[in-house]
Amino acid sequence: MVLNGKGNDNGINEDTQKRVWAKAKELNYKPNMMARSLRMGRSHTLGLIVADISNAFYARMCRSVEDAASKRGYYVLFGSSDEKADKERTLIQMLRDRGVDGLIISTTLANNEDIEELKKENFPFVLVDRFIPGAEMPFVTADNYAGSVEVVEHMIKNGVDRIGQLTISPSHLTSITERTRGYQDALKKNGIGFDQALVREISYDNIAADMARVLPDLVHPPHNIRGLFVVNNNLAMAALEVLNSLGKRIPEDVAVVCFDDVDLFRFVTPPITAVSQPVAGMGRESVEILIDMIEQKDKFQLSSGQRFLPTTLIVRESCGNNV
Amino acid sequence: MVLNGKGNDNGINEDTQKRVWAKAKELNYKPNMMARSLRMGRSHTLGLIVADISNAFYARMCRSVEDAASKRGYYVLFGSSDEKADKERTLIQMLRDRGVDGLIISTTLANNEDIEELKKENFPFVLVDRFIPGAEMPFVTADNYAGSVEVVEHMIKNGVDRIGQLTISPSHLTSITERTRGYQDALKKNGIGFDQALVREISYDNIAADMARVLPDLVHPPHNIRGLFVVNNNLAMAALEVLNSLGKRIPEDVAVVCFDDVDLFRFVTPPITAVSQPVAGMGRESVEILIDMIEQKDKFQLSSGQRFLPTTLIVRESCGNNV
DNA sequence: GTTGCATTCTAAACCGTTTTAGTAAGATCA
DNA sequence: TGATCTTACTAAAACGGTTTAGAATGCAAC
Repeated sequence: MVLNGKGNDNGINEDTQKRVWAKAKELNYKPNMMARSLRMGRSHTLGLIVADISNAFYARMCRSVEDAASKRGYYVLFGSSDEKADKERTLIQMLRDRGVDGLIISTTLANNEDIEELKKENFPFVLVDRFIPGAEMPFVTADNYAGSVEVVEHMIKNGVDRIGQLTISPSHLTSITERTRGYQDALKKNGIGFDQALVREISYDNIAADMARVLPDLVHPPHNIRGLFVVNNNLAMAALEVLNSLGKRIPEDVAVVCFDDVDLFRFVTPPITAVSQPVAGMGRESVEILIDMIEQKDKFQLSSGQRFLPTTLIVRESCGNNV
Repeated sequence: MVLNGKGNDNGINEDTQKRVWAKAKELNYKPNMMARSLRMGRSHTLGLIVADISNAFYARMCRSVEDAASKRGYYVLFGSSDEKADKERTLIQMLRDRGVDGLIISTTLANNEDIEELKKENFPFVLVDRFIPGAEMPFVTADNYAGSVEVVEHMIKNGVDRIGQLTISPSHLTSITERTRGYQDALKKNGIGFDQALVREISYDNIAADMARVLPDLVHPPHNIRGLFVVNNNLAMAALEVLNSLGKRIPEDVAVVCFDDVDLFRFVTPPITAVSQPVAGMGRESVEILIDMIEQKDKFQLSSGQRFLPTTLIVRESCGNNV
């Protein structure tokens, strides 16, 4: 009681408390966390599941999750799902068995039953980057829709008309569908017809090869795109390589923008205009929400646990003159 | 006993074993890992301490550590030290208190007492990327010396003579000292005098500003370097930006090579020649060594736990004609 | 008929905490 | 003076596993 600061609450004499502290120091006493966890049913550990921790986006998120968690006395166990539903299921299972107090999940959205199950069992969790549309559960995501509208309109304002889209499969992720919706709405809003023929979907597991197969078709007749909206950083890197090998100049032949900003874009010639995501904020807020859920399960208001964080458009030179 | 596969060893009747399994399945029994950990004194959890998990190098290493650990049934708790000795100390402390079975540490090498203490207490750990020279403890690192010799000689073979070095502080890290040693030896070996005036040290906490201050001096008279050996990816990015703003052309005005390869280098113009580190191997091997130590403490041979992994030179266009 | 020995199962101890229940001593009160 | 209440501490139960010691049974040997 004394060592946990509950001495006064439990009516332990001041003198005794001092003696306890002294003896603890003398013996270099370190509480055994496993025993504590066993007894309390709480491990002060969070589980973090992302697609791939070696991807710059998730790596940065991990970092901010770590910082935020450690600030509140929590540790982080992590795992990569590789965008595979069964890996995700296994990870959820294992991390729960392992006794984490809550989960932060960038779900593949391919086995929502597992997530729904968590909710039904009232197990604390927060979705990050992606959410289940219409489902009543906490999530933190960038405002993918608004960010996409903004960047596509930026292209249009710079006189780019035939704007193609490079998207990724699995394409049902809300992070992706929202970007697609933004792209389409931006076109419509500006009187440009949406043309499905200018859209290509590339498989997460086979990016380089798919890109080499698909992109030439888009930039050559009859499609002749003049602009390219790429939905994430993985894809953008592959696209730049192919564009390069095709001898296409940016932005003269084809303008390029990307959703999600990485270091790389500052350095290539020309620098790539991109939508920067509030990665640190996403990590931090999901931790805050999760720990609040864990520590005050009843009082928690779901409504305060659904967040769309604003993105920022980083204008560089890949769209021309930047009016 | 049955559920842990020790039924036969303990003479449990086959029939009984089957009944146990059936009942376990029926009740959907899931062992409580905390109880198990408490009793066994083993948590099947490893701690991973790196400078910054959001850095591409460490992010990739984390990924391979995760994969290797999970393959052997272990989980990974991680923390970033930000190259700060006190943060590292706290992390070691916390992760040990937390009951990890072993640690993988990319140490700051600033408080070796903590590491020596681990050794003295016979607590399983492996150093990764950096090691304590002369100390008898397991580590896994890239062959920083050989890789540096190779890349600097590559520069020399391409006719670059006045080769400067951009290094980082803290500069006592073996990953850095070995690269420096490689740089100097390569010069000597090729009859080029080593000139301390062509070396600049940049602070980890202030890379951009330091670089802007330091690099111009190096490329202008009287130093007039014709080549630049940059010791890591952080520094290289900053250097490229400054070189760019100075209007220096690569490799015509100054050739550039970097130790540690990142995606970026493939994409900039011209692509940067770099030494690629065996990141995946480093992660994997450190896990293997660590778990071997944990699971068979006595049989473990230290000699088999010190590894220098070969690097590969990725020749691109930042040194000219690449003879 | 007792002893010795497998074979197989049961009971209890243990890991190190937190929490609950119990107790001893002194103070309060009728 | 005995009942009741505080105050401050002590003892024991609980968490859920693993491991050790103990016990019941059947069979062979002397």
